[in-house]
Amino acid sequence: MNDGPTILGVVPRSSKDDTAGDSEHVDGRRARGEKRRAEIIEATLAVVTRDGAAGVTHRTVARQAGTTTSLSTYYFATLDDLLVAALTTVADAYTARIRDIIDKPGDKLSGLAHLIAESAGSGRERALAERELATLAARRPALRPVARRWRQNIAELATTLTDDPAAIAALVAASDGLCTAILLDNVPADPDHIQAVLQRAVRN
Amino acid sequence: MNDGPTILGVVPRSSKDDTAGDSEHVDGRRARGEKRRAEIIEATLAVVTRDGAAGVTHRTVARQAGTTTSLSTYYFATLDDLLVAALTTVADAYTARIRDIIDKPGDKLSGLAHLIAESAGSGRERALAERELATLAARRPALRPVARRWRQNIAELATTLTDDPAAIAALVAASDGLCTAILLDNVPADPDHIQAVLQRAVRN
DNA sequence: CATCATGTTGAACGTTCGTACAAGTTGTAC
DNA sequence: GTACAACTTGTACGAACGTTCAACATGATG
Repeated sequence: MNDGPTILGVVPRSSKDDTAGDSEHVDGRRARGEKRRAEIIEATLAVVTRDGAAGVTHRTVARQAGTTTSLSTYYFATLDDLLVAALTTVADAYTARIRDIIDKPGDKLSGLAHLIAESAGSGRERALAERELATLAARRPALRPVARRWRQNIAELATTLTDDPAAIAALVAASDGLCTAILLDNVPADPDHIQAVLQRAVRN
Repeated sequence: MNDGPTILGVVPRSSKDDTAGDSEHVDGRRARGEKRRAEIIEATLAVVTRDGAAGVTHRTVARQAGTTTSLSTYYFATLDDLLVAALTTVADAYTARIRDIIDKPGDKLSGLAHLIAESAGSGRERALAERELATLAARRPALRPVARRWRQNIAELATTLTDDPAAIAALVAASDGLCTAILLDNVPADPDHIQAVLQRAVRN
């Protein structure tokens, strides 16, 4: 549908992947373009954080990014493209955080509990933005696989603790429900309390 | 807040509840008015179901209800009023369902599991609408107390099963997370599996 | 140098939005 | 019947929206 040339020019990775030679004449124009693209995504997240997903328009995003409306549509022909890119970015960040917990030594449930507890403090607005985008995913199929990643990451963490499928499902559900409680009930998130609830899900 | 005269005239229930005498000169105008108001709320839910909360405007709701835009603004001066009324309606329905489970004999966890499992089938779109409104509540304080009711209802159900606060919190979180899994992952919801996960939360 | 691809801008089109308001209709009260 | 309250409609305004397009700027290519 939106396979216009202006969009193709925005995804240069496909034209760079064709050869293994990496530093082979990096196009300065595309380098700037990718930087701009990242700025626009960051601006989108800022808008979602401030005004919610409903506040995301080409105009508001462009204003936040300090560019023009036309440039936003140049990189993201439709608003869906923009939301997919934004959701992918936050999902990537969360994936990295959880992978950190999985890889590093230490109590993984404790690490997860502290990660969830962040949703009450500094990470609250970012968590709200992610949740809003995830809810949007239920209605827009393009967003669904990205939104599913968060749950899969926690499931992967769970597999390091137990083999029981019911326990894995319980931990994923508990993590999600705890985030809801923190974001909606605005409860002060005590990491110990969170960990206790998580422990209930995975214990034998 | 929005206690304009046009709104006050729309909530005659307070003036009818004052006396047990029911047929005491029922104002035919207000009777029609309440009917209209209910139709508009129902239309709002239909719009949320079809197009999401973002699709709710005075115009789309009025079109869905078969009336004019002016009438929608007459009953609900702002969109927030409309969304609060819609969320209240679905929350009332859910409250009644859960209270049924609490009051009637039988395994309460099984009843809750079947209620959650409905989100995968016939009740999916309604559940999605409710979830979208609840997400909206995180950003609009006016919606928050209504959105909180659902969790409180499940907590009340949990108190009939255990006294452990952690177990109660776990059951609430598990219920919410299971709904997310069903709605977002589009997993076929097996009531037995759901009940098993719920059981994990409340067992000693 | 000339030529082209990429990025960037400003302006404009038609549509929908929230909101307001005057006018009309229907039911109630005296 | 007259006066009033509640409900209902049609119309209109300014603002914001998605989208398009021609023009300009800049880096790459030969």
